Amino acid sequence: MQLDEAKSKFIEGWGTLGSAWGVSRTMAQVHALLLVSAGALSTEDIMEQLQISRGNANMNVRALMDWGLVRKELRPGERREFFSAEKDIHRVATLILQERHKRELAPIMRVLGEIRQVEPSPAATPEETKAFTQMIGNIQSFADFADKAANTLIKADENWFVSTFMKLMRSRF
Amino acid sequence: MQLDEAKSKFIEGWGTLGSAWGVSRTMAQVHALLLVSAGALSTEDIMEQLQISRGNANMNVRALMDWGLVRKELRPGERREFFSAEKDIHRVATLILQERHKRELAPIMRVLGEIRQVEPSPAATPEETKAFTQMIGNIQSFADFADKAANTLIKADENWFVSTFMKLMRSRF
DNA sequence: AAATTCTTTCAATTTTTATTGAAAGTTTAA
DNA sequence: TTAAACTTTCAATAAAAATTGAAAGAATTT
Repeated sequence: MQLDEAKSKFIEGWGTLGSAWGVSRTMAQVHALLLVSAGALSTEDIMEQLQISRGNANMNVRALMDWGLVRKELRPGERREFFSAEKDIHRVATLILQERHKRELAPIMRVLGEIRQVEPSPAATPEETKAFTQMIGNIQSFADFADKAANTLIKADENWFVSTFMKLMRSRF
Repeated sequence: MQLDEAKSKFIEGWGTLGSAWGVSRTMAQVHALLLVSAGALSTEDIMEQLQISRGNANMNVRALMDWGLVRKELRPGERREFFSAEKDIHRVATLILQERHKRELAPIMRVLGEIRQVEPSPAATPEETKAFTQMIGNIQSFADFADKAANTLIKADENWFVSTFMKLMRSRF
């Protein structure tokens, strides 16, 4: 397989993965394109390579910058902007985790906290109310656990990367 | 807050969470409804409570059964089917993890494996090819790590549940 | 200050995804 | 075997999400 074909397949696959996880296909594809491009790309480059409009390219690049996954790169003597992706996969994962926590986990946790305050009322038996409170409590506990676990792991993975890097360095110098 | 209102808020919140993570809003809502319902519900119950059509209710209940999150419950002397959700949150998480692994992680891993076989070619510099291979390799490593970590954690959480349960038992008997 | 080059916005449009509802299918009962 | 009660399917429709492209906005140069 040639490099170009491999890149295309990656872009396609990353786009499919994204849309299965609630990220728009094009946003994931722009991300993928920047991940596998050697240098930074201009809006024109992105438009051409993904066959999308200027507006679309611009919107998705900005969204990726909001996530912290893409950076603007200015070149001296060049008027237009270039974009490059964070290439350190560990940082990519950390950024995605942070953003999804903020956007999706935090809101549902707030709701869970609120509805757990349900009051006993004549319209429901105490058993029903108790079962509900217990269910919500379990979800809260699990979410807490998963959240802490994810953060711990990201740190563990960081250490793993660092130690691998250190070993490599030691063996070379 | 009354129980009914709390349930509605949960259903709404769960639906929103689902759609942010690539699960259709209605499927997540049906799941939420069954999670907070004391007994099993019929298709009619689901239609009425979520204000959706018969076809829609049926499709989503079947999808939830495919995920292993909902079970059919037959009552002696009753012709129609009732549905109830798996209530153990730990099992819920395990099932979702398994299913998403199978549906979304496995395919992208296959693609990554394929495109890593990229051959050196005159159309690309060796540096470009190397950078690409390295990027893909890093993604593979990270995905492997995350996958194993998630499975380890699910087991760790199981132990945590078990040990909490054991403590509770010990303190009572 | 006018022209040039590039970026951003957003109403209109297209595409994708979800939903409906009626017909066909299935199972049990009469 | 027919009817009744329920489930499933799927073409048509509706709703939601993404995309376009042209116009407006900025920044820089002449």
